[in-house]
Amino acid sequence: MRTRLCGQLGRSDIGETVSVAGWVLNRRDHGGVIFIDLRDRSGHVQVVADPDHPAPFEIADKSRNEFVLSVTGQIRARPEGTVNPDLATGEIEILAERIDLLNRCEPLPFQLDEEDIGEATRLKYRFVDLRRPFMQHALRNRHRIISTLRQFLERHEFVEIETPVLTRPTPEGARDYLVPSRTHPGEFFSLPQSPQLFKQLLMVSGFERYFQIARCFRDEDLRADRQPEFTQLDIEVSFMDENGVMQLMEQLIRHCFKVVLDVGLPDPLPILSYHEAMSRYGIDRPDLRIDLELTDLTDLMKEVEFKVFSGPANDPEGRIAALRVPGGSSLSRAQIDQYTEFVGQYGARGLAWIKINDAAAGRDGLQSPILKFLPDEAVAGIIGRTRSETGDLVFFGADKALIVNAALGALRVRLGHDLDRVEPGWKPVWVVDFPLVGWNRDEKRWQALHHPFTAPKDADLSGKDPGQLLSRAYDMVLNGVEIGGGSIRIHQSGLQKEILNLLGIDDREAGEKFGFLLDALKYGAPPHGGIAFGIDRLAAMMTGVESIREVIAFPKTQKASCLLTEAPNQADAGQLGELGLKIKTPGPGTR
RNA sequence: GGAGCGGUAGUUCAGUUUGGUUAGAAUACCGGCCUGUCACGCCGGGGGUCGCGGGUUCGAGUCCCGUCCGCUCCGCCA
Repeated sequence: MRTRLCGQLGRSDIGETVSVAGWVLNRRDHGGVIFIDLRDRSGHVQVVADPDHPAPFEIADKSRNEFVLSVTGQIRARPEGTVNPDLATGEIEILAERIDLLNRCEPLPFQLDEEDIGEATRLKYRFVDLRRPFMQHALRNRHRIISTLRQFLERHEFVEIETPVLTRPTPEGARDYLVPSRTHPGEFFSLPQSPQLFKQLLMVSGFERYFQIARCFRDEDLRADRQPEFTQLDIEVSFMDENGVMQLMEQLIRHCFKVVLDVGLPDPLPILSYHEAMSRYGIDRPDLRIDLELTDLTDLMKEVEFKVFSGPANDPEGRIAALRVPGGSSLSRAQIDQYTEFVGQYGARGLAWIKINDAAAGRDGLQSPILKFLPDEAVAGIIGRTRSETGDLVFFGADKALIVNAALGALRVRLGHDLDRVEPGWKPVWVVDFPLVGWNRDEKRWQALHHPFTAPKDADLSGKDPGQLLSRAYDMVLNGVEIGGGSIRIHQSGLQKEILNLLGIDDREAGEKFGFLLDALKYGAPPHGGIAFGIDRLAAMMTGVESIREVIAFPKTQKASCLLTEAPNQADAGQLGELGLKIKTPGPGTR
């Protein structure tokens, strides 16, 4: 007699005596006969305790679900008329000869077949939640994705190497999670935001192709696509330029989509410059499934009397852009008001619009609260450049470019969804030619846009405006989500110092914080570069869910706590003492 | 730090707009009936600090203030 999986039983097993184990999915007593649907990881099968047989077992508790049983019995065909066509095992059943109750089950906190359980309840009882078929699928799918990526990399001679989790604080970047050191009172480790520096050191060490499925930590506020700890596929290679890295990495992702979803992504992936992305989509991670685009009007509005437009048009940091919405003239005033409120979230102080009721009728065919402020040339320019036609609506953003891009970029995506203009399928794109640095207004200094180890396109920095420098960075964007980002790194100690200086880190501070990196670069560092993919985001997209929490077994809430384990919690005085710590502001539970 | 939505049986929700009898439904749970069920069916039963605290009122699930928790977004996230 063999122990078998429920879902793999079939007609060919009829007559055999088998043993299966699993959970009771449902139990029905029908006048003496007991029917039990038994489930394991492979599927489920019906077990029958027949009244003609001497009762071989007793289950005192009649509760419906999730008892853990082991069943031994003979497979037989179902009686005529009772075959269940919805089930792979619907033609057969197990006539129980022996049933052992391996464990009982309290009534579940919620029903496994219920669709919309509140997330707080699901997280508190995550061990039950994960039994639901969808969550089983989500986590098994995640495994499959990771496994596929790993296999590809191994085939391409990558080596998986672990790097420390207890490490040094990261410069710039996000807030670090700190871990107090017992052996060095008053000193702290921090958890890595990424293995960035270690993988660069591994390049110096001669591991020319490295990867790691790495847990990363950032102590910042959470979102649907952001958890304080998350998983990256971290990759670094030596002797490859950006073209080489991008080519290999898109192969990797194409392979993954082919194997896991049987989807063919374009070969090669399209490439978009940062500048073009911002100009056409207002964002550096455009969702190309949506065909709406921004049109720049800044130069057209320099002379108009309308200050709302002429102000930003003459501001070097200003931008005026239009978003043409085909068929948008049917939007109601109330809808437009909603969109105005929506762009307000992004700092826009208003949302001007023109409805094109009759494109052939010139001014008279237009309807807009701002029409009277605009001269004929400007109006003609708007219609011409946006290629607007009768029935369209054009939205305008006029402000600092930062605000216009954020507002119209977000509005574009919102309209795409509201007006059902999102093409189904997958639209990946590389975004390249990012600025190397951006000006931090608050701290009045240049700040790395990617990270301080990213190579500039032009290694000669002398006499150049830092704001005009481009980097050798690349982001892989899929349907408006940044799924991976990387760059060619600086491999010369001198250039690395120069860049750190540019970022306001002098040689002394650089030595203190990254002496080890600057040192390493001196000992024969090869040219190298890499990328990191967000596994959680990738898995969420490939599973078709909005939140990465759905593809993480035990995620944290928006307040970064775990409802299941109730972490974080307080440390007792003894522990704190050992660490040389004293709590200044007691939490709510310490009173 | 800010904006919005939500919190009522174990669970999913109705009731809140307009304050008024003992806070309902479905499902789950418990008991009974049913000889082929498979979302079984039928009969009966138990189950509530309406998130928490304060206020207004003769009277608060409902109105006001505060607070906690969950979700979405802005800021933040090299």
